[in-house]
Amino acid sequence: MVPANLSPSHDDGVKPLGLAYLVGRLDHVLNKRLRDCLAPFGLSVSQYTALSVFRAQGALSNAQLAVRTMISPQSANEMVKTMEVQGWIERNPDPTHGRIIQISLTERGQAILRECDAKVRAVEMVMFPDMKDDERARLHAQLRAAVRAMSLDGI
Amino acid sequence: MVPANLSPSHDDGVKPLGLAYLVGRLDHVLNKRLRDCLAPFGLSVSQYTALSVFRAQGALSNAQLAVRTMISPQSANEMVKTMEVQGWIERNPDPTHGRIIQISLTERGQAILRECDAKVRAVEMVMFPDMKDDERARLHAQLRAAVRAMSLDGI
DNA sequence: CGAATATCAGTTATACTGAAATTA
DNA sequence: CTAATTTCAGTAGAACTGATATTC
Repeated sequence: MVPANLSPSHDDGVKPLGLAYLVGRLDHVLNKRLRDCLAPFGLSVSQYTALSVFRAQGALSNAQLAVRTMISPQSANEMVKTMEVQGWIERNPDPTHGRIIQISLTERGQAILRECDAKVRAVEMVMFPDMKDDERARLHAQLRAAVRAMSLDGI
Repeated sequence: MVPANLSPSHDDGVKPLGLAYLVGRLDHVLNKRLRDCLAPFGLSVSQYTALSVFRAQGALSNAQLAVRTMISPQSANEMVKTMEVQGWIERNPDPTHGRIIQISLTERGQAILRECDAKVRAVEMVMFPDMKDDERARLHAQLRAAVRAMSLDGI
């Protein structure tokens, strides 16, 4: 699988188009696919990301959500407002702090997230077809390491 | 290298957070980095992408650019207008067709692209540190295949 | 007072769709 | 006439910064 281009013997006319370029292009087309497959459920890619973060991290404040998703607290807040209207999340005052509001998935949020997972997994199958489990695991680890490296270093 | 999480023996509390999710997160933080490192040159990530496409493909019409970058012709046109003002590209009427305008990199466009390449390569080093050449080649091939699969299938 | 949080408000970036003119 | 290309125009979503009130 994935036979050629592993060791190009002649680069004439072939532009490497670095990894950063490829990641950007992949995300661009991936986003299109995800938009299309999430639209029937009424949620955007950013909202799917936020819901996934809540599932992975549990209850978070808006400020914590902003850090995790790497957007401004104001942007996070606006997304939270719409998701609360949709009934996907609920906001409860922190018992130990009068200002902080804890945000968490509702049952309905978990349910719609599960539905979307199936669709997203289908997109993944298109993105990386015929990929062995060990290959998938390695790629997963590489991407996780890359996200971590980019999030930590240089800030 | 990359020791853990290759074969999680117990998934309790550990959320896999699929490949699509990881690609999206990686692009998000990568975009931030690229914005910062391209800003001093006055170009956006989209513009850097477009210039890279012109270098890889040679002269293109606006319609062709739109297809290659997977955006609407109108959006491409607006980007082209601003890049022409900057002097990075030039537009010449197609000699064989009165309506089509061929767009290509100027000397200045090539020069600024080379400068940006160095910065982008530095970001790549942060993103994938300590990666062997063969690992990099495999990842490159996987991402290229993924972009291709997503671009072709299902449309 | 100072720091963190939530949130109202305005702004900006960048894409989009619609519509029209031109040309093969 | 039809289709492709360019381009003017308006729109929309999602991010941003600034400013303010509240709480510890």
